[in-house]
Amino acid sequence: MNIGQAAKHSGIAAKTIRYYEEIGLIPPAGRTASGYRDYGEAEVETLKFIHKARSLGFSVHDVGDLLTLWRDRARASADVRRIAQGHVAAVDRKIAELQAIKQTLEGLISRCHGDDRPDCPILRELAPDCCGGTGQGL
Amino acid sequence: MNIGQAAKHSGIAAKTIRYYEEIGLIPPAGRTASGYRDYGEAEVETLKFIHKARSLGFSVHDVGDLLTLWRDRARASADVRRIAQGHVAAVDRKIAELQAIKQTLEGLISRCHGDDRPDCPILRELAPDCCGGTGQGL
DNA sequence: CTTGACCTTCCAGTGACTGGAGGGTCGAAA
DNA sequence: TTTCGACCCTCCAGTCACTGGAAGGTCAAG
Repeated sequence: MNIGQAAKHSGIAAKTIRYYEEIGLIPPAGRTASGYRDYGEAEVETLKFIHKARSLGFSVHDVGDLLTLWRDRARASADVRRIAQGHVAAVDRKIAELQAIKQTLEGLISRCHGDDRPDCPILRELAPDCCGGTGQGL
Repeated sequence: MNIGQAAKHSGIAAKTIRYYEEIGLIPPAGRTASGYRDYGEAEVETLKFIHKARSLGFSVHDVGDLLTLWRDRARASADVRRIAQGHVAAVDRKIAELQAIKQTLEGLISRCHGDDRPDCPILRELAPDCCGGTGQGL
């Protein structure tokens, strides 16, 4: 099967598959006589694995580690768990950061009348001499 | 004041200030006889504004728009509000996405014993032939 | 034989910086 | 006066994970 078919079956764009090969996430694909990349079922399974892991937000680096573990019949589930936990911790930090931003902004927006007058609490909050000036609003 | 001082007062790294000048977010700084960038109070105020806006997660592009509005005494607060609301909407989408990821992963992690045995629900979820194989777990 | 959809490689750009090399400038101490 | 360290300058490359596009080769149908 050529790269377009592999892309369709795996959910990863052909361009991205080439990129994954280039960075070594997947081994170089076999080639047909005319130089086209050629994929079998096993390669597509790997690609699907990668697609699912990426959709859960794992970095490409982590996906590489996960793939190694997946292929290793003698793996320790503790290693997989550790990677997943590290990722959840990062996701948690990001969520907290975004929620703080959201709260601040929603407070500001609710106090902005949003008409054609120039006065605006959002701009006042951003302005250096508005709110104590320490810049530690977050 | 030179770029190091401006960096200290504004909270933006000297390297980043040069970058902002390069991309046109701020106008080119004045120079001393020896070619050093020279900043006054007004420039540092602008830098502080940028720092606060960036810490609220606004893109550099949005910060440019916000800066224009800030400097425009005839602005309409509706324009500022629109930018902030667009940003909150994006933040909301991101939070929802991260929370879905977090939930999925926490469920998987709680079912992974995390010892030296190879069996692992996390890997089973990622594996193509595990859970219906549609890849629509998210 | 032509057409159009595919494939190939290589280069450049995204966003928002960050690191580093190689070299010039400044102020103070010896 | 020289020297030293801390600053400043520019330019280039790298980060992360792709994505777009140009220039050209291949394939199958009509």
